Amino acid sequence: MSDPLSKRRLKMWIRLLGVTRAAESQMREFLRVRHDTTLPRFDVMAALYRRRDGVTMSELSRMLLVSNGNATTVVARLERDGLVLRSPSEVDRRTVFVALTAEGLAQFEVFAAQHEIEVSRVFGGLSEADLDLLTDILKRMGAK
Amino acid sequence: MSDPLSKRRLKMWIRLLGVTRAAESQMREFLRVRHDTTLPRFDVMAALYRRRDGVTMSELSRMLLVSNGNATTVVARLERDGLVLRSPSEVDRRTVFVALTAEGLAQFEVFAAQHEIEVSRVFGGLSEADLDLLTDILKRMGAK
DNA sequence: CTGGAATGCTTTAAGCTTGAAATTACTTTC
DNA sequence: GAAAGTAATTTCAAGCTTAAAGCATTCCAG
Repeated sequence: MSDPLSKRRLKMWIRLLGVTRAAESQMREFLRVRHDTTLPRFDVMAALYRRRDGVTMSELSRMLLVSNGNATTVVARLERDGLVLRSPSEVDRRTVFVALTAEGLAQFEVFAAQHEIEVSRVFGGLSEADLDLLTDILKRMGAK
Repeated sequence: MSDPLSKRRLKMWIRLLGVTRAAESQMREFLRVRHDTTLPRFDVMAALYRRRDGVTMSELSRMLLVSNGNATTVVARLERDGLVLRSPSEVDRRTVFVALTAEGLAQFEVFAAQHEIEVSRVFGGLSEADLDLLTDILKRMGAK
């Protein structure tokens, strides 16, 4: 029990969590200071940007790996601010579609460009070779 | 602008975030179901276990990369449950030391062993070579 | 058909998280 | 040795997050 390999996996996990949290912090700070928004809001808008025609609440929470109740509250605030719109399905009255409004779309396009620059800055230390290796490993980790 | 390398960094970041969040979810679930606790509580206890003689609140929040206000509330709840103890410094009455109680220590030792097994299970797909590569890259990412 | 299971979403209660403001205590500077 | 500055912590308001419970709707077996 407690073989060396499992110890190394544990150390790797602690390190992975640390690196990710640190980067996440920087992104939060960036979004707050430069765009007066938050990471969850950004995540929702990014998902809606990728699926321009709108998604259901369930799809959204699956895309973001958050609970459905969580999706509800973030979307509700975005809707209050006029950035997204919810509309009930005609076909199935349980489901609700969410999509960016024109204002939300315009705002996100500004965010997205700057966000990419910021990410590139935060991970500037990574060479192309690193990216290859890392992406490959992450792909295999994600494949459950 | 928006060169291919920065696009790849962005994709890597999204993937990294996804993998980390998914693993984090599994750990939360594990802690909740098997040990009736939460990740933040576990994190605090782990930090206090590493520094058995106690740490100040500021050190603690730096170790965990959380705000000091956050550390206060998590520690307050752990203290309420008798797992940690706060004691003001004799030397500098602003600072407060936190340490595990005997009960907290005993409880954490149980958690830790099972936690290692769970981490190893979640990251079971990683070979030793993967661990080498990943650890190396993460080290360089962390070195700011 | 019809009653029960499943689905989609929202609400709720509790806890987590943050940044900023407020407190209190120490330190420096004149 | 008082005033101004700095530091450690807590409090606060707002928002995030989750699991569980609740509602409404749809699906499906008999």
